[in-house]
Amino acid sequence: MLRWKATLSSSSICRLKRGSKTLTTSAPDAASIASVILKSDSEAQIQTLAPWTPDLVNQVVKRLWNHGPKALHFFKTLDRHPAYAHTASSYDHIIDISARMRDYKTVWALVAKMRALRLGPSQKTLAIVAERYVAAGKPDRAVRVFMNMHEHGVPQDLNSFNTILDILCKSKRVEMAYELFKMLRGRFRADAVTYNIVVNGFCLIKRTPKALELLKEMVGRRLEPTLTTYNSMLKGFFRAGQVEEAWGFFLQMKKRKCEIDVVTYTTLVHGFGVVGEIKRAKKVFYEMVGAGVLPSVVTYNAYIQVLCKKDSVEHAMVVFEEMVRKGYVPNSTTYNVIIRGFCHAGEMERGVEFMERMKSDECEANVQTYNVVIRYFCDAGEIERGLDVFRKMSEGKCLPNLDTYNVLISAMFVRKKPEDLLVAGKLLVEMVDRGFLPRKFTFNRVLDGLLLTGNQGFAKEIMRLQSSCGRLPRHFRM
DNA sequence: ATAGGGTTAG
Repeated sequence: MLRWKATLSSSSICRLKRGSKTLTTSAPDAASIASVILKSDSEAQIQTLAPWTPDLVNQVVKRLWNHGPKALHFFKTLDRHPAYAHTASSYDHIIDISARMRDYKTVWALVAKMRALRLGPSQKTLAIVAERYVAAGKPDRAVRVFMNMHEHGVPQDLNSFNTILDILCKSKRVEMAYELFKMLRGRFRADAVTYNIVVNGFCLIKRTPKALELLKEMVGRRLEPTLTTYNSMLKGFFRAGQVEEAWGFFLQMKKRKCEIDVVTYTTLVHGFGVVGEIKRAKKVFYEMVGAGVLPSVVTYNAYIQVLCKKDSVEHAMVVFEEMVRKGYVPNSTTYNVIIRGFCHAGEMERGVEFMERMKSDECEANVQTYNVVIRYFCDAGEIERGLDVFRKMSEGKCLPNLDTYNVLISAMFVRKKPEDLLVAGKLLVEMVDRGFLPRKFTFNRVLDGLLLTGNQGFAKEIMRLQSSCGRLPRHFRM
């Protein structure tokens, strides 16, 4: 018990200095605990590391999100704890992680165990599994999970129907969602939410005419379209490049006395901005207040982002300062958008500076922050600086994700240095170790590089690694 | 975890 106090106190004090929001994370700091777990395999040490509570366990699991095998090891270790018992939500998290690693044997073993313990599975649990199947390119298996829900003791109803449709739509499997929708809308009594999900799906794949058709069908079935329906359509027009249609649709919304909200305005600001219509974006941004709708942090983020992309980061900074002056609290997206703006303008130093400013604020640099800076350093040919930031990441208790590894591995090919290929190989080993599945392309590129630079031995090792990736599961069994 | 707005990258 003394152990966690000794290891954790210094970092806790650091976080207290600015005194405000981080305080919600109480004494046993999940970040510090996670970093101890990353270094330790000792069952006894993990079990006695903290006074475990469901909330703390979930926080630690989240910190280990990008190191699946460690997360599983942690879960399994606590499962053997004499006094602690996992909750349904930690099962959901660990099932999510296992499914992301495509370790379906473990996934279903955990689902079975959950059921044996009468902790679930819930509709949410199965939604997680279905979503991961779709993400892994297996939408048919996702649909099967939905169709067989009752076999897991989970009721199949309108909620779960809407959820599976949404999962399919969000992954752009809109056609499949639509087939399922047509087949089962009668049985489940499709409601306005069901229609909104499918309308939004067709908007996501830029099929606005089909989305409009469904909107009309909705009215025909006496289901009143909601503001959500209209906002989805509006976004869809922008996405499809139909800027004037979007504006016309907005005018119709106003004319029909629709209660236009902050989401509507944010969609307009962002939509005009991304096509370079900064004047119109600005006009909307400053007119919304007159219309009685206050911008949110998200609205500011959208506006700042489009200024960075289509105007200048200097103007974006003016808006950022205005936002702070008005009492808005920038979040990590705000910072990331600004940092990207500086990097994109070639002002890497100011980007890095802003990263520090973010840390001293209530925001911590997250994996996206690091990815942006690493990417731009590498793009600028400053490979060493990119690697430096990567190293800093591990000190900063932020685990790299798939993007981080992909960006860095690609960067290892630009200087044509044999040493870089060794680094690429090491990164590849590390990413597999952490539960990420590299693309075939990545394996081949690294293999070619190693063979060309005379590293036959290492190349062989990588080949063995690649074949072991095909034989999942490899990390864990209950 | 039943629906809509803001983060990579051309």
